[in-house]
Amino acid sequence: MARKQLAVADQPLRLDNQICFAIYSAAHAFNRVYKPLLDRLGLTYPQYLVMLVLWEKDGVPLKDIGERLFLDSGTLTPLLKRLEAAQLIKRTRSKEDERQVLIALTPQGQGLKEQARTVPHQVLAASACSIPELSAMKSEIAALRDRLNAAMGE
Amino acid sequence: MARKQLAVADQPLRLDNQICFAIYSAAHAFNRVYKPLLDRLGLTYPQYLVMLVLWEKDGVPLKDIGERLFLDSGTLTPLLKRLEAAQLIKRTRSKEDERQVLIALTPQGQGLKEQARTVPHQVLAASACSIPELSAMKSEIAALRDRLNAAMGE
DNA sequence: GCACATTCAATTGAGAACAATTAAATGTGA
DNA sequence: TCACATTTAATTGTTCTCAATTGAATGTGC
Repeated sequence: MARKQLAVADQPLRLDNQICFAIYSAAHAFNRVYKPLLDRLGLTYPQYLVMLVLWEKDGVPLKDIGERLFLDSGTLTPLLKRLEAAQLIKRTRSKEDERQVLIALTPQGQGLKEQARTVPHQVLAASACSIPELSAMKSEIAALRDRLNAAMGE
Repeated sequence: MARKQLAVADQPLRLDNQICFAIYSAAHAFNRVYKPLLDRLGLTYPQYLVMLVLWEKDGVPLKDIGERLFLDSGTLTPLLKRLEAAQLIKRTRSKEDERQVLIALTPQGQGLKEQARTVPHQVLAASACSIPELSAMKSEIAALRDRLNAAMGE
């Protein structure tokens, strides 16, 4: 009886009951799937995310990339310097506002998009999941993320 | 027309269509929620995960913790040394197999469990989500993670 | 019993992440 | 105009993460 009471009180602390751990470990699992695919492109996963943003819209301020990916300048500044060293992007100060750094794709960076097109399909295959299923999960998780961020923003 | 064709071909590369980014950004959002709560306990989030494992079962090999959390010795060795420096755990070589390092809670580490009990509820509140909803998402995400890991394990 | 493979932890190096601080540019109110 | 606040990146320090390597302990086949 006392035993059972304790076990019940411990339920909230059980690792397998925590959605945050499911998400944390799923993020690592995705990273493991992406790694060999992105190695061929010479990108890490966060670098790939930056390139996805730039392939959608080129010549954006660092700040915009940070807002899109929920990353700050302490993360992005060195990451973008590595992408510049790899000749995939170019960093220039804005003429209108010298505080801003504008990020533009080089021809190589633009060209890498074609090589990246096969990546999503291969990840999809590894997930062994249908597109509608994944799409539904994606929306739920993004909504949860937005609620968490909203809870912190007050 | 040509415009539309391009847009369709670009769909798989759109950031907002990628479940991996939803998960990646949700993991960061959780981290942001946990940070102030865990600061009071003197723990980081990965350290908290290790403590969750130990609060379930004490005196386990490093390797078992790694398998449970999907982390390797390169991550755990320095992390565990910090927990030992904080007097929350004790690391000892196994008598039966000198290669293994056994991790045991100190009285302080055991005691921290009581202070940690309030954490899950506060995270739950920030998620603004019902327990059944979270539980269902958790199971789906964990299943996706397991399929991804299985795809890599071959 | 001994060569060989395996297991396990530790180390090293590169990259990612955030907090806190600094510094420069810009905007604003008196 | 000038003091002050705000915005934006960059820097620094700590921690986490993995890949690759090293080294010690253990197990196995002959």
